[in-house]
Amino acid sequence: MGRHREFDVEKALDAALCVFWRKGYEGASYADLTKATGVERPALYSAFGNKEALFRKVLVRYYERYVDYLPAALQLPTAREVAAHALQGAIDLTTRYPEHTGCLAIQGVLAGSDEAEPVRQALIEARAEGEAQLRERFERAKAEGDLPETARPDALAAFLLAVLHGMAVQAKAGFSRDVLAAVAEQALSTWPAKA
Amino acid sequence: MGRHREFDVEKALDAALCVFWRKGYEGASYADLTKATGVERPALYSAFGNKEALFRKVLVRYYERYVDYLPAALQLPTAREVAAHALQGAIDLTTRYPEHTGCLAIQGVLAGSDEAEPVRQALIEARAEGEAQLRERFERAKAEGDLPETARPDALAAFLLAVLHGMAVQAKAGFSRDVLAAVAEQALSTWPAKA
DNA sequence: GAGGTTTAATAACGATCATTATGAAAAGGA
DNA sequence: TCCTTTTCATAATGATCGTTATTAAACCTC
Repeated sequence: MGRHREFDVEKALDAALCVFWRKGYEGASYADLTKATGVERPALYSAFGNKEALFRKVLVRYYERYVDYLPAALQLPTAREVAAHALQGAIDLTTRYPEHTGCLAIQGVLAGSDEAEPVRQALIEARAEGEAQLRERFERAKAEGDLPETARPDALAAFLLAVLHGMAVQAKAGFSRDVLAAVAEQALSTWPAKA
Repeated sequence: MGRHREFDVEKALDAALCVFWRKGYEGASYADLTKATGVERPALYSAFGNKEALFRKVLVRYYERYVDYLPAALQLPTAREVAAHALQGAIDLTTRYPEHTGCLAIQGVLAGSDEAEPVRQALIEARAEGEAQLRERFERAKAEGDLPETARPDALAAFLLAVLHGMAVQAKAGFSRDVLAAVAEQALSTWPAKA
């Protein structure tokens, strides 16, 4: 019983995701959010909770729908292909939409006042999880003989993530897809070869 | 004639630099700035102009006093040494001060509301200038036979900058100096060798 | 159709934002 | 000592921030 919700929750989340992607967690105001979603403030609160809760919902959605290239990459047969696919996926993601370049998850790690601290921690944890998955995948590759005995899975994971993050920063700074592709190619050229 | 200024302009700039480094451009409020500098708001305005002008002064100071490893790196004899010194300098800079990790210049490139746009543009330009210097240095290295004919100076500069930016993000996320050193080592591992 | 329940929209809340008007205090030149 | 000039501190500006009362409208069940 009761009145039906008049707006589409999924579409509102999509619109909020775009706002956060473009302006970051703190840079996005409720004025922006209501304008983008077409939903008044109290409705957003009753549907999603406060700003932090809304951002966390958006973040889950972001990983599910936009960073899906990472779990896909992890299932490729060789470590090199994993890295190559992750790099290509990051290039596509960070340059596909001209109105919100870069990576939503990274815009919030940096900067921010004190009240953004819990959000920053959440982003750091999400990032750490991705790094752990890469490290485990590279350890498996080493065990399978796909990487040489001298390879350091932890260093490779950290390095790959550093390049991914760096490309996200560069995409936000307006770098073209071609330049990012050259960066990815250079990063892969350092990849340890099979024994 | 007239009353003398009671606070030290240089020390106030140093304190403001720390605040911006820790919180970013938008995350830093005048409450933070007056607390850190010990200078009341109107004195900050009369001495430095508004927030944007203050940040620009701080940014110049940052490059002069903290990113001095980059011009130093450019004068080393080989391209590989340039890259190695830049990477090591970035590691030191982004992890030296526990209270403000990462890179001041990068905290502001990402995220931010509309009114931070001019500051973001200034940071992007500063970053582009650093990239141009690296590219020219690598072109020289190629001409001097220090880099092979197949090397692409623009790609190398973009790649090096991507790693530097990625490490800055990781430092802000709490990465240790050791992990960053492993990232730098991996980045250098197959630097194009002299023909 | 009436009662109870959920959502919608308007408008306000206190807090904080960057910025500045105001007037007192301090200094040098006459 | 008076006058001019510059800096100082207090406090207020209008705007915007995230968050809610409050009231009106829409719906299901009985």
